[in-house]
Amino acid sequence: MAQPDRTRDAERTRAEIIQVATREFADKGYAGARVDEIAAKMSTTKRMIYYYFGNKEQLYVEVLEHAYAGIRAIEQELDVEHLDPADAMRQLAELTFDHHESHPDFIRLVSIENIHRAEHIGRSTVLSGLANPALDVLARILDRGREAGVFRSGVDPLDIHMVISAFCVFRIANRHTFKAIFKRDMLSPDHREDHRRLLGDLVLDYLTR
Amino acid sequence: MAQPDRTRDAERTRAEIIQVATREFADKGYAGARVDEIAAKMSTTKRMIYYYFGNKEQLYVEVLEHAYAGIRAIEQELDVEHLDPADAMRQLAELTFDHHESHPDFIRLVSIENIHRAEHIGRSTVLSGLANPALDVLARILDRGREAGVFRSGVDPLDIHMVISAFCVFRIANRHTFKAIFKRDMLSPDHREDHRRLLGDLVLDYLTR
DNA sequence: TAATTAACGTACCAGATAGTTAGTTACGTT
DNA sequence: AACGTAACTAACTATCTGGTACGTTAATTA
Repeated sequence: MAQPDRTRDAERTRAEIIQVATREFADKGYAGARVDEIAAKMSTTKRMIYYYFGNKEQLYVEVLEHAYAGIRAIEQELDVEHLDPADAMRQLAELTFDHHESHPDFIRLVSIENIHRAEHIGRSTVLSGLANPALDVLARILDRGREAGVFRSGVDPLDIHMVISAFCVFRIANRHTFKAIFKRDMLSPDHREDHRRLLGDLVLDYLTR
Repeated sequence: MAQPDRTRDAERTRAEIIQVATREFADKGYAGARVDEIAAKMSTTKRMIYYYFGNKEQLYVEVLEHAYAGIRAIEQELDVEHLDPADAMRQLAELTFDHHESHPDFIRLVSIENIHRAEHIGRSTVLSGLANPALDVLARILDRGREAGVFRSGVDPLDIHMVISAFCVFRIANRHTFKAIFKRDMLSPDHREDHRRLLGDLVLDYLTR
């Protein structure tokens, strides 16, 4: 794939390596990904991977960092302060729902990283302890709902985040074994709207009980 | 590790290979697992793996089949027909909660299999389409609850199974990245009882709305 | 008890794979 | 325009890894 005579551009080369490596790692896992395969899919050579990233593991860490940065950027835009608590909560849940559905590679990287017991995230100063901006928004919605007397009190924001994440991550991360065993594709359009509503109902029925 | 002069027992040898391989695959993933490493942890030799299983992939498939068989066996024992629908549903959810917590290797194998898009389950005649016995129990509880007028109607049993699985699987499968980012161990005793109750409340508040 | 076979062990190999050595070239600086 | 350095390439290697060739021994059977 490597083309001679191309202009030199460190940023572009780095970015291309990250992009190709993201697909490869998300596709095959850390151990299953092949450095040679990543190189073959780039317009530069394998040596450049080692030039910029040093080794396979560091490349993987930077792939993870890049993926998490993308998510954070989207969450930053969330603005539900103008909605009443119930609508705000539903919208937050649906944003997570939509986001995870449209970023399966990110979900796969997270699954892969959990197989490795998050050892790479732990080693990354950028990622470890990186707060989720959506969590502050969630806490604020819960406070407003409780003050308005519509939400139950004593609810931990992180627990609600966990419930929403669990549902949205499961749909994507476990869709293959789920389909193989139950013969239902959780991502088919037939179920998408039902699941989206189910998630919102689940969270709101709990909070407003 | 291989000991000379041991008695010959095909079943025992096969069982030991499956047992050691289960740990290795669950620990390192399919590509990360090493046949030599599995052999080193056995009381027999690598040759026996190929003698009984042919190749690494077939060994992995039989590890998966064995793991799923264990789960099925536990679910078979479920008997909640004597409980009222709400209690029955809560008990079913808590059984899944407890089960997944005490079988992390199974959850890891499922995650790993999803990274591989369930291609091995698909290839296994034993596993593909293997119905979950708990699903029939769940459908029966929903019917009884609806007939008694306490549960909402139009609820798909598989959707409820999905919600329960999502919550219980997430706690185990994603605990490492969750802890790295939010500094909370979902498996710590501090949260265990809260989460167990949260799951039951979540499902029942939804069904009884 | 001799023959047969299933169960097992030792030693090895070919290809794959992460990482490296040694150099070359574009490009901004002065 | 010459110089220094960052960006880049091609070819190579040490090691790892799934898999195998070949021989041996315990148990079963006739």
